[in-house]
Amino acid sequence: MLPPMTPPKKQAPGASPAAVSMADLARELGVSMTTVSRALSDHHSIGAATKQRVLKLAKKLNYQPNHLAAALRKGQSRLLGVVVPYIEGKFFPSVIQGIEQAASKAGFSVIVCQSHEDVQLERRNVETLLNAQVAGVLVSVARNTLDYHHFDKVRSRGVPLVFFDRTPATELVNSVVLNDREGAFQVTHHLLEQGCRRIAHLSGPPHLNIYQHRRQGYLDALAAFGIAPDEELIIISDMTTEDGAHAMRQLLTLPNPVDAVFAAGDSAILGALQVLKGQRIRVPQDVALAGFSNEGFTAITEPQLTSVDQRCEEMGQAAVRLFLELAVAPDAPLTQRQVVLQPELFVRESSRQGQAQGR
Amino acid sequence: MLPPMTPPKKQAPGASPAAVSMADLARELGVSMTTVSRALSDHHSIGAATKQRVLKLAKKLNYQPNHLAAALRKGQSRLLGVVVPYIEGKFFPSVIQGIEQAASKAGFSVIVCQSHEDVQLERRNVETLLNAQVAGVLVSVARNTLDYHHFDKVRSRGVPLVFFDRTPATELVNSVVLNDREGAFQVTHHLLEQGCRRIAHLSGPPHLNIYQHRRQGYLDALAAFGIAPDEELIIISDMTTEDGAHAMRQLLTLPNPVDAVFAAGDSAILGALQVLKGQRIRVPQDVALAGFSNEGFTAITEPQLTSVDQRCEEMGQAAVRLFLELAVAPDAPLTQRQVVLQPELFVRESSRQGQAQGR
DNA sequence: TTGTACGCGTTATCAG
DNA sequence: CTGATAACGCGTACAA
Repeated sequence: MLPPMTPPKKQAPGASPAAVSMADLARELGVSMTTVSRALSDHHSIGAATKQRVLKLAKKLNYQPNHLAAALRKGQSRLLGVVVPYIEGKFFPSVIQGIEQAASKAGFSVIVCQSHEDVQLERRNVETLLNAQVAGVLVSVARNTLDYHHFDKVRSRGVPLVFFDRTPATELVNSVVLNDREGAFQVTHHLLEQGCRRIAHLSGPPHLNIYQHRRQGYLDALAAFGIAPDEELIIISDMTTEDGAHAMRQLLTLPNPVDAVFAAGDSAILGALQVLKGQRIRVPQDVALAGFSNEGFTAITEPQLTSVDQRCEEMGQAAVRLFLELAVAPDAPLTQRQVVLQPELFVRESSRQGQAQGR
Repeated sequence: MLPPMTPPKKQAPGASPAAVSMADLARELGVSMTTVSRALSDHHSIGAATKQRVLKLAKKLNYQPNHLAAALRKGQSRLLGVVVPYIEGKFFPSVIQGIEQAASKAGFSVIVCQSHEDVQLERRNVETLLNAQVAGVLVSVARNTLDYHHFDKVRSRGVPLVFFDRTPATELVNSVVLNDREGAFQVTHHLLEQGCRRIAHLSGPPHLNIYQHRRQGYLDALAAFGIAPDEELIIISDMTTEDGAHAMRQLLTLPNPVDAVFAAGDSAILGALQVLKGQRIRVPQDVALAGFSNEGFTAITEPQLTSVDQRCEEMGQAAVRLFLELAVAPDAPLTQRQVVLQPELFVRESSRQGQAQGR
């Protein structure tokens, strides 16, 4: 009595017609799955001839490896999870661009999640990524993230965790950051060189490292010129365009007027610019302006806005490199590694006083 | 002598400490894995009491389902793959925002890939997504995509495929698009109403549906005013800012000058604006301008730029809805469904002629 | 160099 | 209502 012969090929109900698996190749060639596996993964114990046969048939049948199965088997996928606050503007897209580039070079794909500046969502994003068995997690934290316990799970699962740009100040973490203090120093120093002496500073949520450091750089530069800081001139907000406008209006009510404003973000300085123009106050002659991030629109406004470039692509690439280093050595539990990138000042019209007033 | 107590838990070498699985729950409760599975997936054949016991322990041990295993078993994940040309600017981030919103509401996570306007990369992105066993693929094609064979695999695997914004004109596909023709008609009609009679049009790669339709809308409006189109006034490029500037310079050399320019994209109209301002040509008095996409910077330039809003979030949401419909009925092989969204014209300073010249 | 056998965590099928 | 068992596709000790 002959065996049924036909049934071995099973079809998922109503789905995926024809997904060629290693077993198919093995059967077709009359070899074992092990051999096929080795041929495809370029293992050493494999005859050159059989290897070629396997690869050829794989190409012919258009074999596609099922990464899910491999990930399940190894407990590790070739996916890299990224969590950012948002993807509007120039900064995060550019960082992601750098991440994708470096990741794909190393054979990883990238999942991007947005927290929309919300810890709740950030927490869920992290869960999602862990459930997807990502090989690593790259994070720039949300504005209102104060508690970092949701990242403990990542580490406790042995998944490399790298923060970039916005990092927990209080925790021992691996991170890639810009030298925000230096950038803020440079831009403030530049304003001082232009003759400005009463410089306001628009800062963001104080618990975020980036705003702390930018503020410190601002203070450093003032100190370098022997100028005592005036708390009245430091205004804290969420740094939206509207916040910047509001802050500017507030500054204009001061009896002793400011001659420059340095905002820790470009959106805020844009808001300030709009208020000044609405009141026919000249920029930079009456008030010089400078921002931070070198957003695309800084070259569009009139006058164009001076700003600090954050080396976005480099930051993404560095984050991936750091991840790769951690991935090969998952032993050291608290290797606090920190990569610091140097900012670049872009001087534009909004802060150039012309030689008449120079210095 | 006390027993070792420890060993039953097996540890992957140097990785994932403690990932509690269904088997653990089953052993702990003295029931079968099947029961646990049913309790967790809210199956009908399950006693209310046991169900509660399982759920309680699951919470207590912080059980996290391994989606990979489920996806492998079912041949379907809860991941949605998205391929876009790029994520800079406002449009695609906003669409993605809409996608994420609708997807997460339906219990799906989203993977975003960029093709960087390159078919090669687009092809690889699609492969990556299929290998990740995504439940669906949402695509806006690259500028130089003329051949669509790489999408055949998606359909042949029974994975729902939805195009949005940029869709193959020649193929039978499911898609969500803006009524580009209507949008272009509205904006051109508006320029005509303002008194403009010699209106140039900056268009993009002709094989892309969006540019075809915008151009057609432009022609429709001219026809409605009884104006014969002038081929000399239609300039085709890749629609970058530089392209727009170049086109504007070219238009300025014409013996018979234009009194308006409508570009099928905001970057191009920005370039045109910069050239005009460089030459002290007044906007809108001498030349009126209008763009398409309602990018963020259109409200920043001086004068602010008239543009057509593309309903980005709605587009993303509609794409997900369409995907969900296809997902429940994977039978109909060529259900060409098309969702068309209505654009919205934002009239700003660059096209407002003031009542003096009106009409 | 090649093959055998097992397990990763889940779900579907069938039998009790 | 519950349980045993067999897959899903791949990698890897171990044996041959």
